[in-house]
Amino acid sequence: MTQINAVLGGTSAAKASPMPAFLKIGDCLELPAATMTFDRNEEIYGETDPAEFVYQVVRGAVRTTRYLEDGRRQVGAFHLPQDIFGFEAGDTYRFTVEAIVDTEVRLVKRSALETAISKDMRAARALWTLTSAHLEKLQDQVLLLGRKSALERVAAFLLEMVQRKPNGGAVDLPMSRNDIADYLGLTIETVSRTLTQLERTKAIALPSSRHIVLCNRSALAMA
Amino acid sequence: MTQINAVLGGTSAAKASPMPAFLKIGDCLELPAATMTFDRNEEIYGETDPAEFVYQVVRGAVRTTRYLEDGRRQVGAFHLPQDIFGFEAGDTYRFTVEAIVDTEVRLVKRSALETAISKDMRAARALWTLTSAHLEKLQDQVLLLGRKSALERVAAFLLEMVQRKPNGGAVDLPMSRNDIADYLGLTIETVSRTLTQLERTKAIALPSSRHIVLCNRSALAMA
DNA sequence: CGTTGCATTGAAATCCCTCAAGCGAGGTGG
DNA sequence: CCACCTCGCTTGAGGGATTTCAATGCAACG
Repeated sequence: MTQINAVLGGTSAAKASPMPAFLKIGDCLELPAATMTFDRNEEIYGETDPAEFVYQVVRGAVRTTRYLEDGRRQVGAFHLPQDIFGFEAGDTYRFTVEAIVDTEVRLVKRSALETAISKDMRAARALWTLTSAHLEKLQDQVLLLGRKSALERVAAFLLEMVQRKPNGGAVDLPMSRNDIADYLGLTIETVSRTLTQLERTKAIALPSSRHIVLCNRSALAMA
Repeated sequence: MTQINAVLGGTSAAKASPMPAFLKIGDCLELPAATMTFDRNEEIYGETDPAEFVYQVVRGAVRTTRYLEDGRRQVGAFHLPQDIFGFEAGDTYRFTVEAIVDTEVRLVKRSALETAISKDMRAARALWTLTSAHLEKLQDQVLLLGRKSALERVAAFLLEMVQRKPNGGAVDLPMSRNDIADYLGLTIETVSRTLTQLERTKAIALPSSRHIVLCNRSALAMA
């Protein structure tokens, strides 16, 4: 199941990668990090766990989610390789984070990060920039959820994905329709219908459900 | 119209308040600040203006908004006395900010803030905490916009307002139904109808449209 | 080759929006 | 001081986008 690869202690890794791992933020903060792997749908941490570690995706993808008492779910973000998550102001996490596919992450103790930023102004700056970037993304998400139609939401999602993982005009989605729906504030059926609609209008092609080719990107941008 | 009260230069103020103003963040960052006043609905800065100043509300209230090309509007936040706004990671603002009522703000040059945080670790920390607080609020807003019903949104809004400006179980709203609607991702009519519905169920009382008494707060909390 | 999980499609229902009218408080001018 | 206007808010009727419920399709897997 979960596999720990403790690089911090210097003990030899179980896996073939002998090089010690580092978690890098910006270009001025680099900390020795442990490595862990998670299976598809495995929880990395829970919504109210003590916020003890800060993570970076190495391989795979994760979703951050919040639940309402009745089970309604909102996906706050998807994190892809290089992305940092789990850096909190308070003492506990505010999201549940799960692996979308088999995922490898690096993690450092939050206290190590705190120490680093208290010593290095530039590191502190880098972390603030990181938080601001998250903030700006959420601001976009608020506009999307508050005022955009299903069609606009799905189109924006596809454009976001292709921008984050450029793949020659195509997207390989790691996440399910359910994840997309809960990210966009829609239902799985609406996401599916909207995608077929975009296919009918030749804005995209759907060779398979998780592989999407963006044929007409300006049509998507116009919503 | 707009009245500037430049305290920075030491010139005597036009208004009756002779004391120099300071912009305070947390309890370790305090900068000499200029004072400005804005009329109701007057713009404080625009969405793409260079982000030259950081503001703090002294009196009144402001809204931060973003517009879609076709005029759809999303209110990102309401800022009340003490709140800081306009602190950006990039070079330009990302929101239009307008006074909701006649409003007094203090402002400091962004560069002054940058200097302060580069000298004082604790100030840098305070600013990161501030950004994180904004982030957490937006995360709540994303859940609200993505997954909550109109009734839940309006109830959450009322609870947020009473929590931010405790007034013995009552709220005096500075903003219009339009502002509320654009904050909650609804229409003005839905906000109005939802409020009357809450009034019918005795959760609130509406002595006047801007003055709301919260009669049954647990009913609101349950949505 | 059946099972299982995810995705698509259809039909009906619902919640919220749109359009339109009415209401009430506040301000202005006669 | 009252008529009138304006602006914001409320209310109603109808419509539409999205959800809900239900069935089918499809690919992976044992």
